[in-house]
Amino acid sequence: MAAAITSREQDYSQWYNDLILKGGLADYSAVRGCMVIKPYGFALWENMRDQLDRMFKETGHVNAYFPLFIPKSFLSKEAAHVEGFAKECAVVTHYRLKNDPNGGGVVVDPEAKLEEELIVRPTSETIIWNTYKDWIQSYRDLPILVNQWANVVRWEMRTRLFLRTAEFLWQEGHTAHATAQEAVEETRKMLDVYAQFAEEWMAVPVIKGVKTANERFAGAEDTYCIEALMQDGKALQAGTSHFLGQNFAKAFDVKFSNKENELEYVWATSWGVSTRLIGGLVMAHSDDQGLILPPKIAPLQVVIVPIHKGEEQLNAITEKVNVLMSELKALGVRVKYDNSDNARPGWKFAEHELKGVPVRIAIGGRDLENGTAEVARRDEKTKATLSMDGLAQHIHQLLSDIQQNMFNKAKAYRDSHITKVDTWEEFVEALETKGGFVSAHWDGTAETEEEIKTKTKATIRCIPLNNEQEEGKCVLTGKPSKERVLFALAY
RNA sequence: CGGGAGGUAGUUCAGCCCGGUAGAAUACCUGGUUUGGGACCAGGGGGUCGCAGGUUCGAAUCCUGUCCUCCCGACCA
Repeated sequence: MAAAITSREQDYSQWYNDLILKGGLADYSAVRGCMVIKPYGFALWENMRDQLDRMFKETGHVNAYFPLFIPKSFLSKEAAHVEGFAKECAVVTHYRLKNDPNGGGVVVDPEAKLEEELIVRPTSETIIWNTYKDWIQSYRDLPILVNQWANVVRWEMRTRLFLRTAEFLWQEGHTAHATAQEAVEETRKMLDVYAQFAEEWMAVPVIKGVKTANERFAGAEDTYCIEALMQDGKALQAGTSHFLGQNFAKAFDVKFSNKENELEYVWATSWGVSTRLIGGLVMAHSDDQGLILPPKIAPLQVVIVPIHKGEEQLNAITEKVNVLMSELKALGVRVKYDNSDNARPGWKFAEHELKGVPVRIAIGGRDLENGTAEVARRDEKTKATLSMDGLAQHIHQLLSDIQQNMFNKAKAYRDSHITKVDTWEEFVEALETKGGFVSAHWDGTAETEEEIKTKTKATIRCIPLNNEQEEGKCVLTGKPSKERVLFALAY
């Protein structure tokens, strides 16, 4: 299979699709807007999920599971929330099919209409807060620190593999607290967890910030986010953490008795990351040869390819490889010996590059004589011939170097694509020619934000946390501003 | 949801305008030779032409509907 990948320069969108499809991460399905996550893609997701899950547990959270279906009436209890999601909800209206009396398969049984329609969850705040009402009486029941791993459905008009699909996998944390301060601390803590995960595990640098009112989650008081930058200069919201105030407690009447035996509404947070992270991972690192996966979450970290003349030599190579494999496995390295006979070495090299395996080791006749192996790293596409002595330890270190190098490269790109501008002309030029984040003063009004979006398609990605306070003038209106915000075109 | 393009072998595509036994490359299977960057020879298997109707003696080809995908736009944690 000659898997020619469209170059980034030629067509960035097609390049992305090619990587996902030909890299074996996912396929389109027979259902509009829904994808099949293939084993290789799912293995990647499992590695991400498992690490996130460990981090949630370390910060005191426990997992639970709530229903896929939400009674329609629940969704309308919080006004902003319903407005935010109403336009993209799948609705279950019937519970039975029957044979078509006119032939031609099955039809919906009109007699099996539900009394109250069920909504396929677009997010679970409502069903969870309806449940928390029963769980919470006293301050002694708080905090509740629950996470759930689930699928959700948002009926998107235009979908893209991993980045925006009608159904996607995610985790959603939903916590309940006695005080606003504690809930805000939780919101910020989970934002830090996301940032740490993105940077240390995905090797994707992110900017932590807070969303403007326009970009805020429907039903939240404050939405915090991590924003990443893709290689085409567009930003990607990689994770969000919301301080929900008492909005859902009030909507679902969730009160607790404090130490003074007074009834108070509970304070809430919610936070989530999804399979969208995979899209971001792909677009942050990969090149025209294929995927480049960071070692910490790559399904396969090392692949070993034998290059042999005759079966006898193959056996000799295999003997060496078996020793190396067990040494690598002892160091916790995910390694595969690709000794299949249906492809020659060159084909295998290209295939593993396409799939983004961080390290490739080739061992041939010359290596047998010299006691060496050829080690190729995917991130820099360099090769080196190294001694077999101490090779496993070297590879172990190399994986760590690759992880760091990938982060450094992505960070250098990101940092060089944050442009400070002070005039409208500079603002427009930076967006059009360079892309990336544009750091500019903004007068703080939703109207100005909207107008800038209409004129340039750029949105305010976030107001960075710990933002430098600086007097300036709004790049559009010239009105006074106290700090810069980050604009960008976004996914 | 609007505009444009597309759906034929596992994959990439030709055939369609002008209706008449469904093709190529590659992948796959068998045997052999090979193996340091996508091998070669010989033989072989594989497609209700997205799906459903219609026109016709006859439809991959013409007509209608419908589903899925891509690109652009509107929308959008």
